[in-house]
Amino acid sequence: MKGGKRHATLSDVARSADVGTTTVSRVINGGAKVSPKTLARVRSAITELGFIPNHAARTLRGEQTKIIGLIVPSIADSFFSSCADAIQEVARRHGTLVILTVTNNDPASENATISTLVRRTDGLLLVPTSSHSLELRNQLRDISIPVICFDRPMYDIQIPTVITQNFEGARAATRHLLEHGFRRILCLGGESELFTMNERVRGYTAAMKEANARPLIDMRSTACDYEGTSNAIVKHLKGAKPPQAIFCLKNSTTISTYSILQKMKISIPSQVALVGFDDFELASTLRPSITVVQQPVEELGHTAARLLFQRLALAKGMPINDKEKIKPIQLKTRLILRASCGCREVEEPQSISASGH
Amino acid sequence: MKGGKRHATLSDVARSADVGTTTVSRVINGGAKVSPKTLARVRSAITELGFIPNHAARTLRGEQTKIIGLIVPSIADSFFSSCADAIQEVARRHGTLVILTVTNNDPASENATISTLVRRTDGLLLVPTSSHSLELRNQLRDISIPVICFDRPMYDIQIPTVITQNFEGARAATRHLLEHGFRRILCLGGESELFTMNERVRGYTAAMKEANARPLIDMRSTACDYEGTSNAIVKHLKGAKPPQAIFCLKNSTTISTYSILQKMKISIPSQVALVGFDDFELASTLRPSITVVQQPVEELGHTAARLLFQRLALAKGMPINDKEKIKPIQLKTRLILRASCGCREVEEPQSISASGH
DNA sequence: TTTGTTTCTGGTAACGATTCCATTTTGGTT
DNA sequence: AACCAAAATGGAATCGTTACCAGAAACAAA
Repeated sequence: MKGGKRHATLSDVARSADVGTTTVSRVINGGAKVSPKTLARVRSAITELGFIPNHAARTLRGEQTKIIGLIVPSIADSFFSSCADAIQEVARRHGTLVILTVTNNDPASENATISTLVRRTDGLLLVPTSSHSLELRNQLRDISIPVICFDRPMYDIQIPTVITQNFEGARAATRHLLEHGFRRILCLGGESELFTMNERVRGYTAAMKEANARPLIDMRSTACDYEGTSNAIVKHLKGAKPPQAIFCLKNSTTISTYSILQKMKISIPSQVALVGFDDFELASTLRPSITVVQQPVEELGHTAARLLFQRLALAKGMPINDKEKIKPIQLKTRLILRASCGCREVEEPQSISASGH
Repeated sequence: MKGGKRHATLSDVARSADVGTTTVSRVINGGAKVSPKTLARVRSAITELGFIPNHAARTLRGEQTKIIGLIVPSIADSFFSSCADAIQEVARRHGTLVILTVTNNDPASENATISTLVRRTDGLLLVPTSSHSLELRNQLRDISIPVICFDRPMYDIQIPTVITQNFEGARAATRHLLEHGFRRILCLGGESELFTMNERVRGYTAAMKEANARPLIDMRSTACDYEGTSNAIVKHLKGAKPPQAIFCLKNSTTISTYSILQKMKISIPSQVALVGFDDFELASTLRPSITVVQQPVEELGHTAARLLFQRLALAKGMPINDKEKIKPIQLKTRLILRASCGCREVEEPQSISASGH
């Protein structure tokens, strides 16, 4: 009998328990006083009829939707899917659902998504496609629900934001390579229009300048795929003064670079050392293992979500005080030392007989 | 002026255009006849007031919510996040939003999630935690909205389902190893309570029996993590007749196994060959590259979503005819031959000078 | 002009929960 | 028994939309 009987309504319960709808509402939402006798009667009527409040009706009355919107560039990307996981968990603890949308870094799609979501959610968690976009800024300014930005900030607008220390992470990674004695370090990959990439480049450059080494940056926003990376590497390695180390600005570049160097039979780290930004599952499994800057992905998601729910709780009472300067929360990154930077010996695998116990 | 002015309502528009609410509604939803004159007047009033229909009110009136629910075991898992990506894309094309929920393979969480979602979405895309659960089956039977299962089916209940050819894929992989001359093939990893894993074991076993080889299966549902896998491999390799090849039932087992064999300095494939179920980004990058059974992930998501929207379109008109036997759609898997099975020479990387052009 | 069709249009009752406000009940005090 | 404050309860309006149904307007034919 699929889709047959309609759900019980609040007035069904009221009739069944012989009370007014007001009383039932009070029982459901707690708070107001209800005599123990009626309470019990209503409770049993509710369970008997299997009553579940209709959310649309509640929302219509001006209540919260108990839904938040999550807007990310991509969900297939493990960075964002891990964030989504953390966010979803926090939301569930708050009895709230998460609508997932992806923009593919397309501003038009982002704009449309935000418009749709504003009317249908209590708040938004957003990874902005562009930190500068005037259009996006205006859209966010006029928005009637709380918005939190994460991973990338928005300029010239006061929005609570959580990001990671891209600058510091990249600087630490570069410093580390410099400490190994490398002077010619190539900074490779990454879309030049993205905030995170620029911050990492800034960190790289800062470290190089500190050491009086000449920065060598090759960002190719159009072709930072495998092919583009391959061409870039070949070009640089064929030069008169080939790089002794490569600092990859993003995950996929790290993977491509690794794969390309292996194919070219260039030994890592003895011929070319390698450090990547952003950790990934196999970075420790590959031989040589890859040194990376690790971002606190779960914490990023948790913090952003917590911030949103904090605002949501506040919003119930008074309007938010937006006058106070909002400083982005910056989460610490961590340099994970493995073999590709030259820190560890290339791992000597243990033999089979030695491994038993 | 955050959250200041309230949104314009349909009756605001009606007043402004000096028509009845019914007419405005007709303009918005199209269909019925409206004279060109009034049409223009209403249209301009709509744009002028920036009117956007209130979704809660529509839903309350019994319209669709334009939201579907997606229930997966985990979103950090690249398999499911790729599915989610595909689903989200189809949904967007249908002007529908996707609520993402994760169960962590926990039946209680699944149960609660479904209950919540039923009242708030038009339909559900579900990866069931258990194919057998009587409780889940009953819950699904009483549900008032269309449900599609994917990746794992439900037994003894007619629900449209999309799965991949786990059996055939595993059999093909095993046959391939047998063709290489390996007789002692270990089938490793995977949770024994999951449908997909059992199907793969069935495929493996079928191939082994065909070839009169003795199946050797080691599923350890409690400990199929790195540690458990490591212990298992050591145990098997120390035996009198160590396996010549390993068929890994799932992604994470493949990765662990690969890493462990490398650590043990056991050469792949010359000492132990390796084939995994489910492809992953780095499988082709690792040296040796890993032969895997590839599942059509995007197609799985697309197909499931399309099936749901098909039902949704149908549901508008007549009740669904559930009498017809519903056969699960099975999507083809593909065996990707790489080096770890012994097919290719271990790749001779090209030298740097040879690579330019 | 009258009549009979179409074609448009608007009033109003739902949908299901919340909440103000008024009313009833309770219980404690003189 | 009489009174009053406090506690408990219910009626009915409200949120914004859709759809039934009836009524008005337009137009054609007689």
